[in-house]
Amino acid sequence: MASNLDSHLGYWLRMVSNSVTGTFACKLKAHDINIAEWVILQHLYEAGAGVPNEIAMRMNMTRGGVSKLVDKLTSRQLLQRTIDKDDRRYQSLILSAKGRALVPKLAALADKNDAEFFGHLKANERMALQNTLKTIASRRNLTSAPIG
Amino acid sequence: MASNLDSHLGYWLRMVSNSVTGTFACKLKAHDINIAEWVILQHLYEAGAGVPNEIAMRMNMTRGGVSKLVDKLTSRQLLQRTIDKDDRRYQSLILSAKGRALVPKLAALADKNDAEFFGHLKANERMALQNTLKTIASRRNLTSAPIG
DNA sequence: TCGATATAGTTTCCGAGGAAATCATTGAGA
DNA sequence: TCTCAATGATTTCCTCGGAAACTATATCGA
Repeated sequence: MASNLDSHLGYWLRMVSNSVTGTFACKLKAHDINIAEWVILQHLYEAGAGVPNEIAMRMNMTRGGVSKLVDKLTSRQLLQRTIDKDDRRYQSLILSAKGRALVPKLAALADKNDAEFFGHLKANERMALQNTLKTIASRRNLTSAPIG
Repeated sequence: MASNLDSHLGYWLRMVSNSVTGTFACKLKAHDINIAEWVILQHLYEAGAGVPNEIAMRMNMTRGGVSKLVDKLTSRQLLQRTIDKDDRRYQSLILSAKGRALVPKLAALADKNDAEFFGHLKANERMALQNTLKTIASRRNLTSAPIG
């Protein structure tokens, strides 16, 4: 006897996560940005600079995928690529002024999205959810910033 | 000042959900099945039969997407398509014997995957997580079976 | 110094699935 | 009956991102 589709926690997790992410992706679309691009921009905003390979690992994407995203963001003048002087294999990515100006607007959308989905939870529920998720993430050694 | 990437619950939810789903997708791959196909197979197993359009809505996919999946599953002889006698616009999908034999194996993988990710939680933690997720799903009117 | 190897990034090819046009069938109304 | 709107399914085109081959650079060892 096979267990039911909705008897799995993974099922509910996926349902809610897909909805949260999909709704957020919709909001980002107004700025012609997708989730992966948002993660890169937000990360560079927080970190000041980044290296494609390191970003790929952090995001659990391939280098090829990141290369294309960086291409696109660069062509939209949201970030700048410079070749490392000492080791020409490496690039350094930093936000342009335009990119730096955009990030807070996207962050506001992220805040709003989180509020829409989790704002109604009581403080202790929200805390319990976060603790449980962080516990699982740490047990499974999840360190990557999640994309789409 | 933009809020941090990991200050959002959505961030953690997505990280854990992506990992749960990705790990499960890996397990399914041994049977050359992806998440969306699994949902269809499992649903047909539980429901006995299904209609593409209804499945698309339930899975939050387009009819076009479902059409292609059904094509593939049919060509692999995992399910059968029959045209409704009374209204030839409708199809009825049912599992083949081969498909029906496969589903319990996939369900065992789903059970195993859930255990890997959530098995270490205490019963009350697991219950709290499920309640919270179900509450959010119900508040947001999420009824679709989530895919990848 | 000169290969061999390792590593960063790019490119090519491919599959998954969405958007929307299209096809097929039905039912409703003139 | 004939046309047209509604609805299910399919097809075409497109975008996203992975796999892996490829390029460029650096380093290590003989």
